[in-house]
Amino acid sequence: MSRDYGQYCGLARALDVVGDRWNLLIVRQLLMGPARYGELREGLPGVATNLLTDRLRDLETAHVIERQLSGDSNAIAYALTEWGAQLREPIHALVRWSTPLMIRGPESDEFRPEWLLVALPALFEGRVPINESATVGIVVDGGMVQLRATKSGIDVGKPDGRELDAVLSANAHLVLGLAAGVLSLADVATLVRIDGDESAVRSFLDAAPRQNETSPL
Amino acid sequence: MSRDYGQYCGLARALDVVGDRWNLLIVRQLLMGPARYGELREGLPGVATNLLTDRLRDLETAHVIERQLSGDSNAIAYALTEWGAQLREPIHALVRWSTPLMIRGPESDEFRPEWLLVALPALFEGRVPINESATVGIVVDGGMVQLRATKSGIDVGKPDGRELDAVLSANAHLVLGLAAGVLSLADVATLVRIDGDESAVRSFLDAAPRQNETSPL
DNA sequence: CCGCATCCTCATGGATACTG
DNA sequence: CAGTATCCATGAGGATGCGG
Repeated sequence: MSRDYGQYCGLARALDVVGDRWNLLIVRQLLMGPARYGELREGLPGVATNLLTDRLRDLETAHVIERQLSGDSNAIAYALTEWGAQLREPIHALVRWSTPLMIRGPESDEFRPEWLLVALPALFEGRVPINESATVGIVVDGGMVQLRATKSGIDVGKPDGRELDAVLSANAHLVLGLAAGVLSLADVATLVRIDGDESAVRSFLDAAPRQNETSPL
Repeated sequence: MSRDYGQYCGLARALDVVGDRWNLLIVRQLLMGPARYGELREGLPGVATNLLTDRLRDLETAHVIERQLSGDSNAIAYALTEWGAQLREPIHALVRWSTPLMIRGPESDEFRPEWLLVALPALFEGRVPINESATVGIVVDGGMVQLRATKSGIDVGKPDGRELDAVLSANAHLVLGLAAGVLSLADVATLVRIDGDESAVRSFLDAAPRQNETSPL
């Protein structure tokens, strides 16, 4: 761990634990489920291997993550503890805050479709779909995530074999803009492809009231 | 700004802006209102002056804060932009997450009573007081914060001259434990002093259901 | 005083190479 | 595959200086 702030303040103490570079991004990866060292490396483009090792040790001693000597072999998997998993809330809040930073698009940044499994739940949080029985797939960059309507909200996950009412294909930039409500389907109609029932797609996107994000750009 | 993560991910982009050391603590200070350089320095024990200057510049160019050439003189005040103020949500979430880190007490850490103006709203968020017309003061370390019951929740702020139904005096450790719901008044009865109507105090504390925090300690 | 700027030292981060 | 080891660049933190 790097130097403590030495302040008896919840924010400062939290940052003492997860404020170091890469720490929250490691947690982001583990929010999608336990992962092996190599999988983490793959999902964290740009990380140096020594830093990844250091941070995993730090997070383990802080009880944010734990090593699982999984099953039959000597394979090590890293997983969030119950407390570590509660970082989902602050991370979701930061993702929502970042919307103005995302509307300029990916530029030369790396992208992994799996990251939508964290971003979309954050953006849809608290919103209830129009049609309570819709299920759609979203294809970005070769990866698919699934949106499923429930009474209480929008469930985002990996495809689970359920029948899809529609499949929307677009790039990450547009998908995030739609989910954040800064783009409407009409705005980008020519840039997305919808196979199946377009109204199923709308039952999710119309759940997100159009926002006038205060953009710094 | 330090090095970018280079990832098209909301969390990574957010951390590109506020992930550097001290940045979120500066925002914490400004959540309590605009502040002068010297006030920030005072509220951020441990910060080096060059770093404070650097970070203020960084946050300004990122449009998280702005300089206000306030009023009559050449006095500079720093204030959050509208977008910067929206960091309240992620900060509150981190404060709530930090509860297990706070229960061990201040130890040798610095403390400023004003920090309660950020911590208490975070801990009371979403909770509705029992008695809708209670107003109490909490005195910690020579500073007083005021809790006021409203229909929609608990308003935390500096004393505004309103008449107080009760005043609770305790140390920061106990106040945070009570607000987080990991301590009950009965647990610490001998360590806190209540002047006035104890039931007014209860109308806030009983709004917070006792939690079994998953503590890593 | 306030609001920085400069200098210096040391810890940390990053890239790459290497090993069990 | 899962890390270590090494080397270098950068950033943090403390002290001090300085103009207004």
